[in-house]
Amino acid sequence: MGRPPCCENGGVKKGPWTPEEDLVLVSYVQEHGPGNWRAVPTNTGLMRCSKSCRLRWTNYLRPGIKRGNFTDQEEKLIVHLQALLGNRWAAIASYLPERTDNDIKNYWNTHLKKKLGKMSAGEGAGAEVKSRSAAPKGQWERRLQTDIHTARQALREALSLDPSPASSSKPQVPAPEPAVQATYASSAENIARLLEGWMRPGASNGGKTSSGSRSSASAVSGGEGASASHSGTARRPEGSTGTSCKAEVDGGAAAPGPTFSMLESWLLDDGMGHGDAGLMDVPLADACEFF
DNA sequence: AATATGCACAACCGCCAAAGA
DNA sequence: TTCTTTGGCGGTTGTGCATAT
Repeated sequence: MGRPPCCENGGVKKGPWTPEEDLVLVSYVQEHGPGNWRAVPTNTGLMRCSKSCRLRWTNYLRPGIKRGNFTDQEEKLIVHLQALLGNRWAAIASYLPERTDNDIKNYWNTHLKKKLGKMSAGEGAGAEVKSRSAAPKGQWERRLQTDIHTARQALREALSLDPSPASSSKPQVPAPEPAVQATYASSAENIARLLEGWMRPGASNGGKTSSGSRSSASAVSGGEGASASHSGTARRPEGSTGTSCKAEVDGGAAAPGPTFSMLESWLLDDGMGHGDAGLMDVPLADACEFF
């Protein structure tokens, strides 16, 4: 048989999702919870393959997603996590609970790659990072061991660069409110309302971060507590570090605050008695405890 | 004002690995 | 133990928007 006939049936719709489809999907997930994506098209009548439904949910509709501008702090974190982990976007995203791996990946490919490219033209650091990401999969772990010290130093430097609150460092650009999105927003508001009702019971930090720079997207991101979505997979051996850590992060209500501070404290803590060697000796799996 | 170009983002595709039968 | 099914990840592409010419 081989691959399942996920997307091979004719009649499977492709392309951008409509607000109506979003509503259907959100309503379904609201009722049944995320998961069992296979059943979603069947039960909802959506002419989308299960994969597409899952992707739409995790990358766009899932509550707690922060969209719009990346803060300086987030940017630096991504840069250095990328240096540490390579292109393990899911693992990187696990340290930025409000961002999706797709978002981070896009941001990297469109912004940061270029930025680092420019930097590498001037100095060696960027090139170093570049060479890291370009290396084959199998080598990353060894590379990580050897480069972790460098990365830590770089991150410490980066994080100490702007002591000012990173979130405020970037002016929150007023949403341009394009006409096209306005039509979507009205529907997205409905979705947001649905999500609000869903998240409220038991949601401790809902609406924490909806900075709302974008009409459609921000309207959808209602609260946090999306622990169900990023259902951790401890599959890829090389990516398992971040993913398994994520489970613990999620366990803590996916609170970015503690995650950040602990990460920073680790990264910035050169005065630790065990120092760098201590971390180096720590198996990757155990390194999770730092977060 | 019209056209060309570049950019940003959403979505798709192919592969891999875990889970279940 | 093997095969099938499902979910997840990373890379890539397509499309719409913004800016430059």
